[in-house]
Amino acid sequence: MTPAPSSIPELLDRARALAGRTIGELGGDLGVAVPDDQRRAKGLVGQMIERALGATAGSRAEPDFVQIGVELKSIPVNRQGRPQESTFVCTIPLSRIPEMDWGQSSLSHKLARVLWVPIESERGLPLPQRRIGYPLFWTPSHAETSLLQDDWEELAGRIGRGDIESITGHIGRCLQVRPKGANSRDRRRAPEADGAWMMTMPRGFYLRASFTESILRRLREEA
DNA sequence: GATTGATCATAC
DNA sequence: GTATGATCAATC
Repeated sequence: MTPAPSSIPELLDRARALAGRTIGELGGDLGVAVPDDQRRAKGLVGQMIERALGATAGSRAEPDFVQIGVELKSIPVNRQGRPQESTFVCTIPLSRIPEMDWGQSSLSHKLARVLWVPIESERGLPLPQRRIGYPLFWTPSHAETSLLQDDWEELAGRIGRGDIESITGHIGRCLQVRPKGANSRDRRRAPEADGAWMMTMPRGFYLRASFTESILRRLREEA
């Protein structure tokens, strides 16, 4: 068991030490069997990186590194370092959205400090052979924050007004609201326009790949 | 080829 | 059952 890092520099040192290693090698260190593909192991890499860096295991509504307030995100990138997928941030508390504002949102809290760990993830490259990339520590710039806040207010506003069924993945410049459940039959309670409640699919906030690409580009340019 | 909606595994 | 960790795969 790796102990929790006590400072951000310590976390960065650990993450840098992983850069260049393969998922197969990391699996060997952790005693984890790594399958060739991720169809039945979608969160495996993220959970392995968590363990290797000393994140608090398990599911809680807390940052991965509680003491230092840092969220860990592994992110699949192609050979050029470009993100290949959107990034899940958090589930949306549909029933509590009406009384929330941006400053209270779990989205703004989670994204205040993020450690991005790129994973080389070309389609077809077997999981054990994929390499861990150089980590990037992010705090949103003013421009990035206002982009996020604008999208959040638009999307949370619709949910709060009972307009959730008007939301598709097309809405939002940097954010998206998309289904986040076990399957399409999954249901949660959400506000309805007239003050009543409806049952609908659970949803989550995701960062668009184009947005995370701009974040990673900025961080690499500044490095 | 990029994007959206659907889905998979595990912890508690 | 709901949270965490995400990627898959049908569609645009």
